[in-house]
Amino acid sequence: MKPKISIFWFRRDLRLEDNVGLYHALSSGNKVLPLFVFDTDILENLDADDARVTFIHEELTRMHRFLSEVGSSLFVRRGKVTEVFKELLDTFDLQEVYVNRDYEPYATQRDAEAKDFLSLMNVPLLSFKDQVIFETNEIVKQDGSPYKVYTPYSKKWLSQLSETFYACFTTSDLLENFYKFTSNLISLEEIGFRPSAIKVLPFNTSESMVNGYEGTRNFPGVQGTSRLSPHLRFGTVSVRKCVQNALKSSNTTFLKELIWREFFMQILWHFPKTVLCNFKPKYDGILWRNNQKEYQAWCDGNTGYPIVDAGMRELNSTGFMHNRVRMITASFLCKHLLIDWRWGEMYFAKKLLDFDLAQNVGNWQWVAGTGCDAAPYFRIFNPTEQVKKFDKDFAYIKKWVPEFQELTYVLPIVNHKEARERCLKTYKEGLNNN
DNA sequence: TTTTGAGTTGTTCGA
DNA sequence: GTCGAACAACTCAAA
Repeated sequence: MKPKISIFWFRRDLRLEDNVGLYHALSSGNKVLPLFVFDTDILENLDADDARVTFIHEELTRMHRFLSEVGSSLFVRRGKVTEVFKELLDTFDLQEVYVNRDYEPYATQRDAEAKDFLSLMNVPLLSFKDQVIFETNEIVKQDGSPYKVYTPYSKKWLSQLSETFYACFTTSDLLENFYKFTSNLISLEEIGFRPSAIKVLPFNTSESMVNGYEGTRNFPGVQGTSRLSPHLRFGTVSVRKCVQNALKSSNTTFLKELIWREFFMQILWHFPKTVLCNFKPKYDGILWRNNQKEYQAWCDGNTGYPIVDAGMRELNSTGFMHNRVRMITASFLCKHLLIDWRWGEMYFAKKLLDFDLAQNVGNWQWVAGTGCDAAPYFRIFNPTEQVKKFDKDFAYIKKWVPEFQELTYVLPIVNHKEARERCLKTYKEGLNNN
């Protein structure tokens, strides 16, 4: 007789507390097997020491230890999703599979295939909203179509927000409902990876952070931001708790950043083509220079502009970059070097611990001027002026570019004034080509 | 349907 | 040093 169970399938929601799908699984009446799949379709594109895989493995280890205290375990496999479900169907009398919805194009397709496969076996795949406060079609214009401009979107989002949308789903009194079994957690080596030295830092959503956020968030040399992004990416924090913390302050600047996250998520969901295409096709005519050597200098943090170099070096050595500096480095790549935003998007995707397709594509297109509600193309960040405004005492620059000396730093690979004029000319010509 | 107002994060120039 | 305008017109959202 096969054991009768349901499954909760973890993906980007690596926590046991305030997890909507898990809450419903544990409340369903069946014993719940917690599952994680190292999806080989995703792994095959990553380096063997990818820091995000290390982080996922560490978080799984943490959950596994916690579950063993209640007599359960995490069931972890490496492979293709349908193959793993085949194994599970052979072993168990599967009742239901619970997941939290994932909105990226790859995930949507993967889940549709899993749902089809499971339904052939008469096993329903039940999905829940967990990753966001409002998803896909919950914040739309009066005619039902999606917003393409942030401000009206954020107003609607705020007007619809009420406690029911950020109430927590407590699982602490349901832990007895995990299926009891013991297993050893698969090691990082067994999935073909090795540990990275790069670590995700803890987040800070304290009241003082939220209150001070507006005043300090733009200074990369100051610890003025929450460092939430990788945790929101992998679900090691719940967005409902983040919103609760944000609402402790009367200042909504921090909350608005959480709304930006959902804005770009719904943009990607409605316009998945924008992963590869300009959101505004009138920019398709831009003749990017795409100089390989300059691209490499940008990647390595050797552009001769200290704030750009500091940012890229922070990214390369920590998997993180301060948001102000993300704008400066991205603007420099697209506008000073005239390198296609997709090249930069790809590089950030490889390096960022908090890489999220919707955010990365949305923000790169914003900087490049090709996106919805984007910065106007003639807005070209001046890397020297930005230092004067946001890193006046060179605290950030000196941290990441220790050899920096104000008067003797290596020569810039492009002259700002010339690059600026070249950019305006190229964009104008590109617009006329369309 | 037409009209109106507004639009994340900036820089430069010239008065 | 400070301030407002120009950058370039355009698209979006809502009345």
